[in-house]
Amino acid sequence: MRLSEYEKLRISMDKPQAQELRIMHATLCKAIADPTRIALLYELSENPKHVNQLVEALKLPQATVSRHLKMLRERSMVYTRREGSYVFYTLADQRILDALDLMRAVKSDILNRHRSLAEVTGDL
Amino acid sequence: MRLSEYEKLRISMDKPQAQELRIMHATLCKAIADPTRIALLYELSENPKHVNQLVEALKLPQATVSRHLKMLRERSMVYTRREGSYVFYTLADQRILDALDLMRAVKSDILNRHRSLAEVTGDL
DNA sequence: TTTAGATATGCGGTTATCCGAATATGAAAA
DNA sequence: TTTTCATATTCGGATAACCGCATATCTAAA
Repeated sequence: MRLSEYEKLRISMDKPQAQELRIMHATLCKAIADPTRIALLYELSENPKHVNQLVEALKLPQATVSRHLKMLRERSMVYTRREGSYVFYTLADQRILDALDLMRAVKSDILNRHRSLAEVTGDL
Repeated sequence: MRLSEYEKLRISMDKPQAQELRIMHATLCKAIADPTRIALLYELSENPKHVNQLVEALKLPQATVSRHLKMLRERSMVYTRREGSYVFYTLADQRILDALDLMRAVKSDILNRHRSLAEVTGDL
């Protein structure tokens, strides 16, 4: 065994934390794992918008948009500011968009790879 | 109306595609939205590993690991190579890890923000 | 061909996610 | 205060995600 007692203790104390952190990590990722929320986040990347603007942009029922926004809000990925009777939503962190862009690029590459594979095997 | 007929046609043809692309985008994001798969991907970031190595690293039932690996494989996020009776899994795209790191950084910032907020309001 | 080790899958049950429809809340205007 | 517009929430049902357990498949060695 190569771990000191101190290190073992530290690890055993960190393990549950590490697990919890991974759950939080996954919780944030879940927030970007839905087509509607992806669309919402890209809408907000341009500038803050209020709910009706988002409803019009996405052409989805207001309740649906509102529920998805709530989920993003609960995770602190967007924040809100009231102006008159409108509630404006703002993207809290640009890196969320960066992560989405990365995954989108990965997706494009996978699609292209599959397409050229289909060409070769004659599946087109 | 400012769109030419050609542009309108292009858009109407692209719309369903755009929706489909967003679904694929979300499908890839779903793959990183689970604590177990996050752990798997970080394990594979170091170097390719076979299933038993992953089972030992994560201390989870082999069936569980295998099923999560299947999901990543079906989405082309990892690929496999057989060596004797072992199947080695390799991370297909480093950007998947980059995206995970971004989301992890966002998560840390959110946690810290909440912690310092708790200090101020005396919730610690 | 039989055995053993490594990996994958099928089945059943539990929990989580998502949505539509209706309704509640909250601010502003009448 | 009543009405109106914007936004949030609740309820119920459908679907999907996840897991444990058992078992199937595949490879290599005996």
